[in-house]
Amino acid sequence: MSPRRRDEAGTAAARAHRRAQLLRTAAEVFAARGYSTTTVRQVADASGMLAGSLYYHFDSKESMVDEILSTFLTELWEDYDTILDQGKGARETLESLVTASFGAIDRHRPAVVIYQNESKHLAENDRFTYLVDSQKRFRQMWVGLLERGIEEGDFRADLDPPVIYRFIRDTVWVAAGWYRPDGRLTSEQVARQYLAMVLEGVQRR
Amino acid sequence: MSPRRRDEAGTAAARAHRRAQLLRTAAEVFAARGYSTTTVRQVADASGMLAGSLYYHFDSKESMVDEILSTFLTELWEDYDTILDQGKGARETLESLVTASFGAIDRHRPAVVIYQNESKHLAENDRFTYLVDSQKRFRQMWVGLLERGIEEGDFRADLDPPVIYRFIRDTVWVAAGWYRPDGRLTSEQVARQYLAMVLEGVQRR
Amino acid sequence: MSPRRRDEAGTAAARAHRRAQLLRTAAEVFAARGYSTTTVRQVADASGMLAGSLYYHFDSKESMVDEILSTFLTELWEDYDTILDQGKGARETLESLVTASFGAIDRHRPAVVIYQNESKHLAENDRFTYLVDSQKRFRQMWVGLLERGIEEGDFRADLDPPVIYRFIRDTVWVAAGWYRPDGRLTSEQVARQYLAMVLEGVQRR
Amino acid sequence: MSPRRRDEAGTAAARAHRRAQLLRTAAEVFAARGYSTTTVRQVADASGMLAGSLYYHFDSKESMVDEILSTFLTELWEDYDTILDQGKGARETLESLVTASFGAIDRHRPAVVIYQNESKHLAENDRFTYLVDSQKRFRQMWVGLLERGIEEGDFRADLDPPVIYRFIRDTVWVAAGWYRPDGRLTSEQVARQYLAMVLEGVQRR
DNA sequence: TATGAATGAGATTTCATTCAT
DNA sequence: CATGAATGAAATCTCATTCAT
Repeated sequence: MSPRRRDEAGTAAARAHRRAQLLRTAAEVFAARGYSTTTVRQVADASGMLAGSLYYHFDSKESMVDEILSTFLTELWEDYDTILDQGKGARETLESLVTASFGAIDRHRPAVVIYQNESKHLAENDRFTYLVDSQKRFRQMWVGLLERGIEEGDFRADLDPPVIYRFIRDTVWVAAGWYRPDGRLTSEQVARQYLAMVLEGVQRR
Repeated sequence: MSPRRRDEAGTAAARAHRRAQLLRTAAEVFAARGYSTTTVRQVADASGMLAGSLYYHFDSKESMVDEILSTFLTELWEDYDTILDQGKGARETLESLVTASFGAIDRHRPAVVIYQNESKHLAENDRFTYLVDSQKRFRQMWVGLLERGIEEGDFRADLDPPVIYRFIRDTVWVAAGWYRPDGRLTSEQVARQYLAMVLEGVQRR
Repeated sequence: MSPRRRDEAGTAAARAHRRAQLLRTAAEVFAARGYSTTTVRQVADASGMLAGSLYYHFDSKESMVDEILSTFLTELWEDYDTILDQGKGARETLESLVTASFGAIDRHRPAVVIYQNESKHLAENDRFTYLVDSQKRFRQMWVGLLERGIEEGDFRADLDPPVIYRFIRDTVWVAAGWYRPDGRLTSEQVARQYLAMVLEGVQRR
Repeated sequence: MSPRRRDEAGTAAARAHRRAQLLRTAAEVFAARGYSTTTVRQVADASGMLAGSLYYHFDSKESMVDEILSTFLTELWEDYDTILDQGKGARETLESLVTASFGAIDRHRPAVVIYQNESKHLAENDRFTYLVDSQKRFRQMWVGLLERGIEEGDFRADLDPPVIYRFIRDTVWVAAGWYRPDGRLTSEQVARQYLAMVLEGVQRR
């Protein structure tokens, strides 16, 4: 149960553990100062080592974001796929997806911030084609869900799914910019406020 | 009516005109590639001149963003203040503010993108304290409006104004990231979709 | 006794040693070509490294002159204070101060040249207020000494201390411009010629 | 008697007049801020015109110093040659040369300051070989004079002429750095203090 | 594993100079 | 004569990265 069990010392597992630890720090710094604005030295400072030393663990600054983002997206899609596989109705699926998203913000806030701010620029790089792929899957998932909901009578018919998809996508992720895990509201409460607004509107009936 | 009238040549007006032209270009490049990632050389290329030549017109790269953002915010608050001074009800005021915001996105898209992506970092610089001031006014305006709407019975009482304010704020501005003036929908149509969602919800009644 | 003892390797002492070495080189180049005319690249070339590498050791070109000048002035005033504390007569004190000054030229020639040529301009910078302070102390020391010597009957009464102070000050330091440690005369011999001229005059009695 | 007489307008004389006027301004700025540190724009500002406009009058920044220094040196050597041609004794010649030098400082202070600070660096440039020539003539003049004075019994025999020459040379010119035409002392008074010190020494007999 | 020192490419900025008007 | 705009070379400085120890 200790963070570093005896049998890990000097092993591949110990190494992976150290990487993960460094990546958590790096993600926080990248999120706080922006990926391209952050210097490797700043990451190293926050990790209590010198800039050059990071290169023992990582090939490059780029490989750090790469690992941060791909890890995050892998986990996220695992959550999403679990939900999608449950075959619920459109409204209920939407609720689950939104709640899962706010959960992801809760657990991977720095990664989400980086994803939100930098993925557009990174996506131009061959190494990050998976960001484009993920965007496409997002779009298919949400537009498909909205269309299904309209067909099935769950959602209003006068909505433009591509536009609404973008609003939902952005609003969810952008919350990573201000959400604080130790703040006034839990991620579930934020999700509920968000759903209240998106599903029923702010207007009193 | 020609873009450069005779009486402007060599005058302060001509100079201001050239500056504005260069700033439009700069804003587009900054918006597309990110302020800190954009090199002065890239701005110069896009302006058809050499990097050094830009310094005839501007003190620094920083003073370019400064002028872009302050011009934008000045105009935006003129619009907002006009609306706020009309003394309409909460719901109607919200509609007008949202519509004005999408209008601003329509007319100043690059500036909005820069504002959205860079203001957090720039605000740490003394030169950009007006960004912090503007944020505060935003917050007061929106939270105040939501609270008034709840009191007056326009908006639902179970909403948390500070949270909803953030959703509204972010979602509006983040639209600058995907909205295209020459796209399928006009800014008014986007505003209407947005209002439909925010006011009445996506759920069919 | 070797220039780099084993116990220094990788230590703060080793680092200070390297800095001192680089500063000696920098001082020579600054002295030879003028501070503002010298490029960082020229200093780097003379140090056998690339321009950028110097920034591992120093914050800026300015911090290099800063360290050169402040180190020199600190040492110089230690020497002066030792002499002033001995409570000798005016004439003897003058002799000691002049000899100490030529000794300083001998040991810190490049620093003296820089001090002579650049301090006027550098002093406008907040970082170099100590140059102004030092000038003031110089003036007080020399004018005070001359006045005391006149009172005590060591020096001629028809002298104008503020003017003579300037002549002495300038003549001493300006010698750094032509004095060569490996030249025909030692610094003591130069000091003696100087004192012969200043104390007794060039005229035969 | 007006600064610009009618018959000069548009003529070569008028042009020369304007050049001289601009050069006076340039010399002051160069003297105050250092030649290489001064920008052409600063000279232009002080002259009430734009940087580019100066190039109507002068080929380059370099040609400005060139004209300032060569004009000064030409005049100076005319004065010196007049004195040397009078065939006076060594002591009297020394007095006249020193007085003439302080007169030159009085009338051409900025040029002297520039000469003092920049000639070493400029002399490396082919265009300024006359600076080297002038230095040589200086040396010959002063060392010759001192040697003659020793031979003829005017000056002390224990002096080292090359060293004393340098002290005299430097001290005279360096006074340009602090002498103010409108200060407490006239240039003649300063010259007299200087001669009192150099000829008879500061020590009371 | 980590350090300290250096590399080298590239960024922002400055500035003497040119030239059409 | 002077302006306004631009050029282009070079300067200071930053920073990801490498590598011997």
